[in-house]
Amino acid sequence: MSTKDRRLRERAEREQRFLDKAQELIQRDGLLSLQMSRIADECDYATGTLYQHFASKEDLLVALATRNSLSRVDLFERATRWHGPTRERMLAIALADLMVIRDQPEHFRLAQFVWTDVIWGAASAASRQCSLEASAPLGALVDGIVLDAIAAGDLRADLGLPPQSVAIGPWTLSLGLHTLTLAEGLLEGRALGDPYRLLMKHLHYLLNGYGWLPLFDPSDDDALDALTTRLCREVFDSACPQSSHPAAPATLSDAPPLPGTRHD
Amino acid sequence: MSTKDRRLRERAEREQRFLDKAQELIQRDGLLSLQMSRIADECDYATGTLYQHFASKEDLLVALATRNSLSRVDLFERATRWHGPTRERMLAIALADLMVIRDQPEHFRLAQFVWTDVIWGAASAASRQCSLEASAPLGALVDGIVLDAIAAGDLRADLGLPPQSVAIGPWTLSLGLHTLTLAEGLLEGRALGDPYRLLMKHLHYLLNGYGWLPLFDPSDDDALDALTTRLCREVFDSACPQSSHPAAPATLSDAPPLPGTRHD
DNA sequence: ATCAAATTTTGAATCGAATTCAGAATTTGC
DNA sequence: GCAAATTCTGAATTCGATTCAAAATTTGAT
Repeated sequence: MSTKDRRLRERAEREQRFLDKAQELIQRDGLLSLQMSRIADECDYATGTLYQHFASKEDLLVALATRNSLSRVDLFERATRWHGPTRERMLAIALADLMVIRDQPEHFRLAQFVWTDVIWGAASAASRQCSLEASAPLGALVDGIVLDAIAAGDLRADLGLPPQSVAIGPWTLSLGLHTLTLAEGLLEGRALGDPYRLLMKHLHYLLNGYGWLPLFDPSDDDALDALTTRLCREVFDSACPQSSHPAAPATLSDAPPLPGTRHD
Repeated sequence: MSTKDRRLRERAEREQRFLDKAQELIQRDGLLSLQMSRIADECDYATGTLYQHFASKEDLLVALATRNSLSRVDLFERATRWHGPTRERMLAIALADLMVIRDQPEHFRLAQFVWTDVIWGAASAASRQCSLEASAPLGALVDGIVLDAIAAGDLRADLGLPPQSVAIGPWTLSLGLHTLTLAEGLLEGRALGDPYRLLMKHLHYLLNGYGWLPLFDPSDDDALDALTTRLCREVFDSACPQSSHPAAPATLSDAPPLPGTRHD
């Protein structure tokens, strides 16, 4: 039955086009003003057709967030496969996250919105299930790093936490800080580099707390930045998410990296 | 002008009644189905009157979230004033947070929703400003603990972080874990006590990472639970947010506190 | 190729809910 | 006691998600 296959494939392709368009519209006009009918219109389909793919707007948003998180898998895999100390691999995961936020802040905003009880609870059980399953491999990669660390003797085996739960620490730290950074006006206006360095610092302190070897003292900003920059380069061939103003006005970009900026 | 004062007071009282009713409706029917007209109706006012207080639904939600966070001030103050080691005071802050989530999960859900770019961005600048100002004293309390810790020699002064930024670490850890716990189905179904213990564990590791004295090894579940329980009792005269099944079926409540429950 | 049944698409109509605004009611200042 | 100013009212407006009956297309058999 190649006909059936073709139909299925075309249907899947159309679904992707819908999601592409949704992404584009969010990028252009913001999540707030996303309209189901506009997505369909701009894809030259009727509104009803869109509803054959997604039972509700919430379901579409969940699906989009799921796809976004899948698009990160390759970054995470690079971090996992990187041949460096396990501790640096874990840091690289956090850096991957930071890079995504730098390049696609909309992705984070969407994820944040989708995880909200209001959206998550309004989405169909099927969507939720699908989203959870899709993110499982991603979690497995991170868990793998923890297991490697224990195997290599970089990390105590008796932290009192199963490996999955260790990984949750850095994850929640990132999630929480991104939430505060993007959603509140607290850190707003200041250079983006600053909350990012803040995150790396706290991450190092947390990893130190686990006793994850080799310990690192993040109180030295220069050393911290050097490590972060090196990891970005060696793991991702990418510019560091910090110091994101290469072409900013000289008065700012030449200034030292604001050591004691207040955060309300 | 006592007339003017009275009017102002009455207006403020009405605003509180609106917020009370909103809270009640959210509790009853969920955030998703909150209707502006119903809030007004049930307070025996016209819809338009409600809009004289809150320019939009988003503004009302922000105002409600702000009020909720203010209601936590006394808990935070208890933690701050408590005469114990600085490290335990910081833990008590996190416990206060946990107690609120245990008793009013809706408060957290609302805050989570409000901090979303979609809501926060749609609220008026005035509301946002007001919300930020209202939460400042709360932040100051926490910062005070950090300063005390440094003054007492419990915490290095040269962490490379201003005091406000130290406090952000535990905050983001809590925020992130609560988000995952409530919003995702990840940890769902399991006893509530478990993610809470997970949070306390990671918090201890983070504080250990800062070198916040006296260090504590959270790998021993019994010791951890004992400390947590003691703090709840001594600081808040309250039952610990963990082991939240005092009247659960004997088979469960008598069992030891699930040491290695999986999360995923 | 042709037809009827089955499936898919369509987009105008429905419905729900936030927001507005032209009067009605009340308060103020004199 | 009265006119201006203020506040309240709730029906009307508006926006946008969702539905669904009719139109179009595809399928499968002859």
